[in-house]
Amino acid sequence: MARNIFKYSDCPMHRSMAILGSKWKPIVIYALRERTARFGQIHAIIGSISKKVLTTTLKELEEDGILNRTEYKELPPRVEYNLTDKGRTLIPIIIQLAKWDNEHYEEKREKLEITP
Amino acid sequence: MARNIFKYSDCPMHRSMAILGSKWKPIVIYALRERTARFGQIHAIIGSISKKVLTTTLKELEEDGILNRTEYKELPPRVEYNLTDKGRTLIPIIIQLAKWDNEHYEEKREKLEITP
DNA sequence: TAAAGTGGTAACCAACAAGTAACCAACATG
DNA sequence: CATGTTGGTTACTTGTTGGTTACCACTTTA
Repeated sequence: MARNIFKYSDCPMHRSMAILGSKWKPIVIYALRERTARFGQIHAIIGSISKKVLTTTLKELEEDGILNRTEYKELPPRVEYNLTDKGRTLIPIIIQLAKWDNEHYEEKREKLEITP
Repeated sequence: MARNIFKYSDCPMHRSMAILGSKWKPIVIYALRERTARFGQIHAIIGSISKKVLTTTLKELEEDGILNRTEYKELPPRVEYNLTDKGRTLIPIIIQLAKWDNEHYEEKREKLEITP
């Protein structure tokens, strides 16, 4: 969502969408809702995200104060991610959004155009 | 957010982001929260959106059952937009998101890199 | 000696979102 | 006859996102 442009917009919706409005961010936040996890664990939990995209997603969420990144200088290296207070306050909103969708979602898969 | 791909995803967050996660959609929904408005009025309320982008935004929100489009066969033509029930249930969530942002937003404009 | 695990980077690419500017039909008005 | 109003459309350009694949350093294990 052109994150760097909207991050300091006058509009709070543009700002919150700059934080939340990308493919994987809500998923990553939700995955960390009640646990700390390592890079590889988040990657395994989510499954279909690529390492590169997970890296930039985590980096941006850290920049925006949503999560903490803790590096342990061991071998092999260990890096842990967990939500900040600010990040935790986002959880009920994410859950509400998912609930809203579930309540209003009708599977209209027949509308999907699959070109043979 | 690659709307057509995620619209029928298994993940409710991907689905709701397919509806809400673009630059102008939450703004348009919010603009219609307690009134019906014509194309030109929405354009005037929001101000900085282009006609082309407003057209596709409105069309997609109608497709997703968030708003109604009513065409009056007059001259000059009149077209009115208003939220559906489904769209109206989104309002408290949008307000919560904006509130969340306002509560956690610190203006760190000095971090913006403005290349001279 | 070779492989495996960890948390990433770098180079490259396709698809999509959003923006600009010009243009349109159909009349009403001056 | 020219201009304005309304709700758009068309063609074109740019910027961003997400994806793939290969690769890295370092150390332990087989």
